[in-house]
Amino acid sequence: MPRERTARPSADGAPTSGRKSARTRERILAAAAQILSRKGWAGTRLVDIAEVAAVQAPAVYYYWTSREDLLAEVVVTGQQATLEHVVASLDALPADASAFDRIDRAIAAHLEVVLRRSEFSLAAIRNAAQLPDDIRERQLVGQRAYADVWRGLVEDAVAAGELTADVDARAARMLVLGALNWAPEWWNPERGPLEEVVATTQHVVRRGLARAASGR
Amino acid sequence: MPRERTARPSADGAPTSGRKSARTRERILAAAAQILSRKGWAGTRLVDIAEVAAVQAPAVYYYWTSREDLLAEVVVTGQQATLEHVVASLDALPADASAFDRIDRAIAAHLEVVLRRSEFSLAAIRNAAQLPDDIRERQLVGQRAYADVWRGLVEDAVAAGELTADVDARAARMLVLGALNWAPEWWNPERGPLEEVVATTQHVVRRGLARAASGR
DNA sequence: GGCGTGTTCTAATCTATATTAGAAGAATGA
DNA sequence: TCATTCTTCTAATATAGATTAGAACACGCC
Repeated sequence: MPRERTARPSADGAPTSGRKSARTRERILAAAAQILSRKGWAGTRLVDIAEVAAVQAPAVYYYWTSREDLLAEVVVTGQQATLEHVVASLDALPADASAFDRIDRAIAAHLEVVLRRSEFSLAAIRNAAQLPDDIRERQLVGQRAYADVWRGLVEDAVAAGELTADVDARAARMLVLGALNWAPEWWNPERGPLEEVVATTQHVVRRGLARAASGR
Repeated sequence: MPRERTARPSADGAPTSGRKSARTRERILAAAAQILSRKGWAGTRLVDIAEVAAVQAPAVYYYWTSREDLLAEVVVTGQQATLEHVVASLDALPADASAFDRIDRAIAAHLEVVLRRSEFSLAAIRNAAQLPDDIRERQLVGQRAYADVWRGLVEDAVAAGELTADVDARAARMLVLGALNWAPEWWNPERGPLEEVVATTQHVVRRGLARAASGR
């Protein structure tokens, strides 16, 4: 059995050796994300993951206790990556940033994760509705935490009087998140730089939600 | 084997008998849509479909030649339903409707299908990325046809000078479609009437895309 | 009130895939 | 260079689930 607990690829140095091992683990995890995002929860076969990761299927069991465990980790990772990146981006903003500047930042951060590290977040997004009940449960917790961040953003905008008063805040928030989450279905780096989509999205959202004259 | 070809539940009367049979077929198809939308392509088991449809699994083979055939029909049906409903809605509009009125209408129609007949369209939307290659192929054709409708709507708006000039038309279109397709993930009839979401969405999209002052 | 056709069922079959067992291969420290 | 521990493999095993075969049931028609 591997010694690391929920070991991330991060700096956190485990006491003993195990470098190559850690890399294999990451390789398998990434492969799982890739397959999961394309084939769905039930369609993700260990053999396919193994092939991409260049190992044999049973190698998986050295790192995870079951296929379900592995896939669950992919989903959780994808979810956390989004939350963490968005929160970090917001924290990096000057304290006096306007509510809409914060929303712009969140849009950019969300798109960055979802379109760049797309394998993990795609896996999380596309499979959210198909998770087995117990995993879905855990997933919902993370989802709620993330929803709270956005709820906060929108509430602040309302409080600051920057958001148009005549739309339901929840609906507005979900429409925006929908547009963001859908981006991986059509965006493709070859079509143009990420910055362009980000700018367009910010632009459209800002005009869509902002109180009257607030163009750019 | 059943006598009807691609028989729809519509008025079209098949020559001979077969009423009860047709109803069973519909029941199975609907059950398949329900399961498919929740469990994903690979996770959709014949036994589950059968249970919902109150038949035994092998009954499916009386109407379809394989599980894949059945599921493919669900996806195609879901897709067509959307296209047809939207096109019909647009056609019902007076010829002198403004480009944005047409977009409003399309938004409403899309949401109506996706949120009311949600089982089929959900199945189509959620599984689009997970279809086996051959089916995916067929799916893409339908998807392109639908994309064309929206492309037309947006182009008209641009031509009419109603749409803001400073955003990429494709991106704008896809952001809107994303917001629409995501609606089933959060909307729920108990939270409020469909008309409300429709109105909110129209409002936000209109402001998001319309050239400067075009509120309502 | 029995015959043929249409519909559904029960009881196999057959295959794909997760999982386990246990051997073989590296890496590491003495 | 050997012994130990970590990592991965090959070869079973076990099961779930699609599909097929063929029997039963229902129904309309004579």
